[in-house]
Amino acid sequence: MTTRVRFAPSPTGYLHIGSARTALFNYLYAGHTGGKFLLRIEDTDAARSTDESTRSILEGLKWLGFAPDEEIVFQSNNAPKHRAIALKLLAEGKAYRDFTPKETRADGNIKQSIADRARQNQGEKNMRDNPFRDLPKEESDAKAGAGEPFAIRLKVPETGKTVFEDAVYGTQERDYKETEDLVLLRSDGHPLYNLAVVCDDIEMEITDVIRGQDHLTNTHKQVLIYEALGETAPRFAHLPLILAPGGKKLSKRIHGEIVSMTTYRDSGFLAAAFRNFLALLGWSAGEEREIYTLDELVEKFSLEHIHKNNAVFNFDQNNPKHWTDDKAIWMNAEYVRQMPLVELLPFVKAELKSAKLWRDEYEDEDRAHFERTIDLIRERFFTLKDFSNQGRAYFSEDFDFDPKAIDKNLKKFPDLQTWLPELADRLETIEDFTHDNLEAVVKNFAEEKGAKLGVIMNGARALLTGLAVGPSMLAVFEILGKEKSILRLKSRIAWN
RNA sequence: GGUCGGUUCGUCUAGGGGUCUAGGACACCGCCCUUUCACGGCGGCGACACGGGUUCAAAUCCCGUACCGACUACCA
Repeated sequence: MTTRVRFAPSPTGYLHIGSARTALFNYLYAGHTGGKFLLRIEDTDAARSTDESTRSILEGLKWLGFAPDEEIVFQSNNAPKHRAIALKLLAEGKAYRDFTPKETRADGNIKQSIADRARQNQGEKNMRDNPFRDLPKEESDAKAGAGEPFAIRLKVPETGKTVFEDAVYGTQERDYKETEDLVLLRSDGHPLYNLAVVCDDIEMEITDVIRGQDHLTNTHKQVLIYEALGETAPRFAHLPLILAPGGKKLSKRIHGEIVSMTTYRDSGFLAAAFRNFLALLGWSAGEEREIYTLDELVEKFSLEHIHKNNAVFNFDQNNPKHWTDDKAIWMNAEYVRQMPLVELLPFVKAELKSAKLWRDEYEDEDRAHFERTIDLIRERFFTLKDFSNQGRAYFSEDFDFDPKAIDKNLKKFPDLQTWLPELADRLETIEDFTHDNLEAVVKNFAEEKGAKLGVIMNGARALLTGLAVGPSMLAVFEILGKEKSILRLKSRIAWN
């Protein structure tokens, strides 16, 4: 039997980093087993679901490169089927109508109020004490017929336990008495999560459910539904959670954009790098290696190597240098610096275009030079954004000067104000504007002036690139070319 | 409160009774290279939550404690 897995986000926000990792693991598992990767949007909660979220999630998945193998399923479209199934369970006596009026909750902190109520139910709370659970069929029908609103609850058996084998957490058991008679259908006729998931997973013929560990207890409820339906449950694999520093929950409200996939796309991350990073959060191939291509991940992936403990996504909101996980940044830098140039080029092009720095000759008559430029400057870059920020001087005359570079490399040596334009005149004499010739001229010049070579080089760097750091200065001269080098050395703009 | 999970350097992790004076990566620090540097090279700092067992031997197995987390909705 071929495996069929699904990624099933609820569209109540953008694609969260934890969801992205869940999607990745499903994708890898499908690939590894030669199965299908499906996508289902769980939009049964009409009040919280938005099209905007759906778009954002789809965008995030697209960026990561996880295209579903079959058409996307929108769970809300299946509501009539879910309702029919709930009614069938009711008819079979496996569910019952609950006429208890719906509890109204303050929207505030729902979680808190639920926990508080649960705490109040100290000791032995009987999950089967609902007065409508054993209401005679006639009475129930009569009340319903009279138009009294009701929810449909699953009639969980009095004794026994749910058992399932989790591929990550092992055998899971739970006594029936710990599980309430869960609501299948709301009094307004809307099917609820657990029912919808089970019905859809059956219909989509899902063989393996790979999802976050926060669903571990839900799984017992779902197993109960499978049993009531007389269906075999799929295999389950629950994933450890991704937490914020300090082991707290990673949330949109508290942590903001950092949890959203689009943030990384918009910050100049390469999807390949981010995927690689995500793969190593909660899983490892059991070897001392960090960089894997997608194909390698697919080949090596296995449920057995998934961890049980939650991982912390490390970042410091108060420190721009560590705005997101250091390892993610490092991973991205590795990709920027090491991926084959041809593969990187399209991304650089897009970045330069969006910064209005792109010129068509870069992939035409100026192509070779453009590629050499990218290859040179990427050595010290971390993200795609660096090409348009720090790399700006390589593509435009309109670039900023870092005040630190000006102070440290220019203003500290007033002589440079006359020397650098003079140096420009010397460069003028070089026929073949390449490394060795440049070196000879610059060295000569420095000697003549009795200046340290470093002073000349650093001053030139500040003037030519606006920065105090960068590749070897001779390489910079060479890549910028004679004309620009001279022009910039003579420019007074940086001094003012 | 209850149920269920988890606990190896700051973070991601290797390890699954002897090869562990616990390995790698990121971060941090130092040195070298570079007459710049955020590249590179070398090195340093740094962990088995605690307490009991079991065993000739425990990071690894068992029990307890602590801490953390998830769930406990007519949310998903």
